[in-house]
Amino acid sequence: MARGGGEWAMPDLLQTLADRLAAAFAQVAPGADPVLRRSDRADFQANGALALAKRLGRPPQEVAEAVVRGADLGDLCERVEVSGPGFVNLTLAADALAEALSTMGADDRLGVARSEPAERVVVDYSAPNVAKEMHVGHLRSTIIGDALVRVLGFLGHEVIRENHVGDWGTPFGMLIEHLLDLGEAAALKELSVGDLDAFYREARASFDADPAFRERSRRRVVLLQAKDPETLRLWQLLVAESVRAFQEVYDTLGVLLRPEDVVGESAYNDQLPEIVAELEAKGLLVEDQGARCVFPPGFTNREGQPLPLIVQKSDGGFGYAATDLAAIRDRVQRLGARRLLYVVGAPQAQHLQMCFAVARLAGWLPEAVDAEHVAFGSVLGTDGKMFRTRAGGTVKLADLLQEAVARAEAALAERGQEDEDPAERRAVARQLGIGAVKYADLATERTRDYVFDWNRMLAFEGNTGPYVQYAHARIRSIFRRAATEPPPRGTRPLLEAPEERALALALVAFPQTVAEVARSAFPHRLCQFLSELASTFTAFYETCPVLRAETEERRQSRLALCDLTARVLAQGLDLLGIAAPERM
RNA sequence: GCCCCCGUAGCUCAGUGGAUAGAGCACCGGCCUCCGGAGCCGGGUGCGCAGGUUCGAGUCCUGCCGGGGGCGCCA
Repeated sequence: MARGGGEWAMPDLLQTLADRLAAAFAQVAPGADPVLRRSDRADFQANGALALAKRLGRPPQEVAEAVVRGADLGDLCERVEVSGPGFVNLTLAADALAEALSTMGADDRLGVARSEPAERVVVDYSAPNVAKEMHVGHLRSTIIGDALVRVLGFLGHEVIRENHVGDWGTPFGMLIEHLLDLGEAAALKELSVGDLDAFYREARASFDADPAFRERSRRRVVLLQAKDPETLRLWQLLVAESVRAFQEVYDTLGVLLRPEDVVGESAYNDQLPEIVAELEAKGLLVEDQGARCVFPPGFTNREGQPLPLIVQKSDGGFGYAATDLAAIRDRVQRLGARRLLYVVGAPQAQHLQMCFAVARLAGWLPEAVDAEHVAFGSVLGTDGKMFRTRAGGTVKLADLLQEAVARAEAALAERGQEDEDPAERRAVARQLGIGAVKYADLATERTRDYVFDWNRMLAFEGNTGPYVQYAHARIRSIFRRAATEPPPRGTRPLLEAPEERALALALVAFPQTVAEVARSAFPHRLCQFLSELASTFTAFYETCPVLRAETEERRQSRLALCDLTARVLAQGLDLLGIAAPERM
């Protein structure tokens, strides 16, 4: 039964298609999955009939035909046909595509619906260590976490950013003593110039070389844990100076993290005894070699013995597992989170899985709350080994970002126009260089290791930030050149040329792509979408004259397509935390 | 020794159990009185190996091989 065309709001054409197919399959067998996929034979194909046929004991083609007969697709598809062993091939109607683009264009959200219901999501990311430089490992966590925060926020979820910085533990004894040795003023000066690692190394050197220093450091740790006011004050100096340094990097990077998002490990100190007590009360705690542990089922060590999560060390101190458990409890109970995302490197997989398991056992992590390890791989150099400086040291994030901007500026200078304003070039270089670094990180499937390669990430070709930014800037230049505003939002385009139709098909996938990124926590799918949209656009622009279109109607239609594409590119980049310059 | 992740084209990477596995780079060849050539169009190579599950496997399972990581009191 086809509905009449044009009356309904269809902000997300592909969702509508999926819903209609689900209904058609449900008529044949309740709950049957249409298995809707992109197709190279048509626009889409529904493969669900094959699995269903098996279940029903009927021939697949017959099932597929039954689905097609019962499907309400008349207004969406111009062709629906059963093919091969029982595939349902779907070709969208040009009218439906044009209507969808019109609805998308009229919508400030470009067809992306707010998630219903909205969820409270805690995203744990970045997590650098006080008195240490941020390095490439923090880069991945920070960039991926920021993109997820933006995507979830755009979908209407209530996102709580948590920067779980390492601000506690035995090293602080030696750091504080080193601070005292230098004198507060001199120490703060050294820290403020940004060389946190040098400070740490010096402290470490004293610790290793001088037994007296070692002893002072130990006593200082005890004082710190006992909340001695003067010791806390000195510790706070270190924390504040580090948070300030982190914020400089975050600002350069253009991520949403703020000092108030810092919830350091120390924030849970007061709760750690309760954590142990609750575990004890629930009978989960086992004392083993003096340490108090929980042995979650399913985890074994090298001898095949149960693997402990050490909550309290034999010396009475709390392990980081205790802190992580306290954080889970806090996020669920106090913050009311429905979903917890941990943007943490893959090596910590087992630790996190054990924490989740223990939190489930203890009742701190109810079934209704999802805890997900958003794992990512290492950053490698072009030699395939861990990314390091030529001297073999870790690469400071601040230096890396500076180099990105410098390289981008050089690339712009090489090809830039004469009339360029140096200040603007500088600004664009920042957007380009930082964008390139972020995009390169986000564009590969995050669980893989990824190769950090300046030349590749700054190339204006392929799945890169500059390529997507360039496509956007090029579109914006059309309107500058024409000295015209884009047509009214919601202008319904004509889809005549195959390239126009291909562009339309690319555009309508935006809402589903964003939803998929939020669900899977895989930002690379948005990168994939954007680079494909950009290349589909350039093919369109190559073939279809816009400003010199044959008729005014066609010109307006194509300008509307250009505008919608530019808006989707800019919105998509924004969701990745990447700027979309007007010109470059 | 056990556990986890990864292995797709020469290189960098996509690929939610579906039909003939896709991009970009590099290489070759076209398209320029070109709305931004930083472009477009075309050209060929590949799922580490061996089994298994399935109507159907790059995808799921098992075992190998290769790379990386983890494996009690660091965080």
